Amino acid sequence: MLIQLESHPNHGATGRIRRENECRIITAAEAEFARHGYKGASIQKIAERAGLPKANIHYYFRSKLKLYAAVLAHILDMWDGLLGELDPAGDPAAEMEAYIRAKMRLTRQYPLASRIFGIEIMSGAPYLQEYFQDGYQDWFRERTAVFATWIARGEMDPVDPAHLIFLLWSSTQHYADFSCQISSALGRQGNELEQADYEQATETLLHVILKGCGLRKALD
Amino acid sequence: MLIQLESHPNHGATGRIRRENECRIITAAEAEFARHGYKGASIQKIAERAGLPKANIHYYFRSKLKLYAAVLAHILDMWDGLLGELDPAGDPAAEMEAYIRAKMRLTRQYPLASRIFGIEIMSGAPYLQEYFQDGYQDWFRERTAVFATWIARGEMDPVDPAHLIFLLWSSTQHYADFSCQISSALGRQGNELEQADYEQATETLLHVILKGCGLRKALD
DNA sequence: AAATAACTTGACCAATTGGACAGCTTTTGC
DNA sequence: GCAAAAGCTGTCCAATTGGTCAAGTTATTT
Repeated sequence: MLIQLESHPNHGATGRIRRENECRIITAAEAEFARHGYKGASIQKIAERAGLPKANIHYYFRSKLKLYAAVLAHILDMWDGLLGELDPAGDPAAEMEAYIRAKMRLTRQYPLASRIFGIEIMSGAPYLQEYFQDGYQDWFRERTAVFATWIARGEMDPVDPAHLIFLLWSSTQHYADFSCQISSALGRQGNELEQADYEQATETLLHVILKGCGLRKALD
Repeated sequence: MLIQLESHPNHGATGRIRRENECRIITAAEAEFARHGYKGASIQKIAERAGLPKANIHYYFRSKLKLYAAVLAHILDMWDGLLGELDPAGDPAAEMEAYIRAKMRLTRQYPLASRIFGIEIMSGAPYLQEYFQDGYQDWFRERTAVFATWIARGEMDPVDPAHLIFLLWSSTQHYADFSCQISSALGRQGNELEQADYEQATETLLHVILKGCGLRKALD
């Protein structure tokens, strides 16, 4: 049941063909896992989507679980790289604004990744237990400490840092995970949100959350 | 592919035994669908969880899809009943506070329902297309109109009503859908959030969102 | 060009999937 | 108490599941 999340197993050491095919398979797998979750996805469908025979998938990723682990690792890697951390020495308003903008950009650019991650967590994160153990609580405490610093300095309202972080996560991730419902509500064609929607969402979040933390005095 | 979402198919007309067994089956089905999604869930497992032979599930719900439809209908029914609507004649702060508190209560009480709904939407809502068509956009417009009224009266900041609603949905639903991640971050035992966590979350959301809408002048 | 490594894939397997059905027992209506 | 309706379930089925394997082909190395 456990899963091994190596960041870069031993790619790169092997040839060009391997890298290309693994990439095609992972891309196809992301689409299937995002639609059906781990159990619901089928290797046959992934193979068809990748344009390869099924046995080829098993050649590169020895099992369904290994493939899923690779997909999750690929996602976590990408997020680690693209999402900068908050700097306690910086200005809270500027730092939070940068974070929200970065998260919304990611949300827009990689909605599948967000959904795979979301479905995995909703299902009880059975294959991410390792990820959410040990170090995770400490890592999270460091994030909250940044807000605690700002609060102690009187630079923002004494808002519970942990729940403020959850608010940042939820409100931004929602635009990837629930884009289907959102585009229906807004009456967008083909269940596809437009650039303007993301911008409007970003500005609204910035206003409410920053002002809600005491970081904006007037309307702007 | 389409799905029929009758609120109360023709229960009640039939006997006591049927009602009881259907209830047991739906409860078991909710747990399985929440863990594995529609495709990933298996009727065999649902039957085991309900303590009934598999054929019995097919007796009451003629197919897997019909069972899933019943589960979704059960959820939507419940939400419609338990979640009051915003009253444009009321005070914005009081109305939004009541809504957030009600949503957090639901989140706490029926996390499985929230997750099934969430996974369905993340998967592109393939079995809720009917629900998200026609009337949905109009229904949503009515919700936004309430905020538009308050804004026009100068009773709150001119925040985009649609995205404000998304913020209310996302920030509250997050505590059901991602409770696994949250409890890990907070270091709670057995992946179970405590009553105090929900209270703290509610107060934090109330502070940030209400103040962010210009509904709270000072800290409170 | 020979040899070795990497890659490809059709055929096959046991297990599980959703579902059909016939025959059985229990409950209900009169 | 009898007949009809409702409920129950073991057995079977075709299709799909993840996975194996051996026999091939292509690339790479020397």
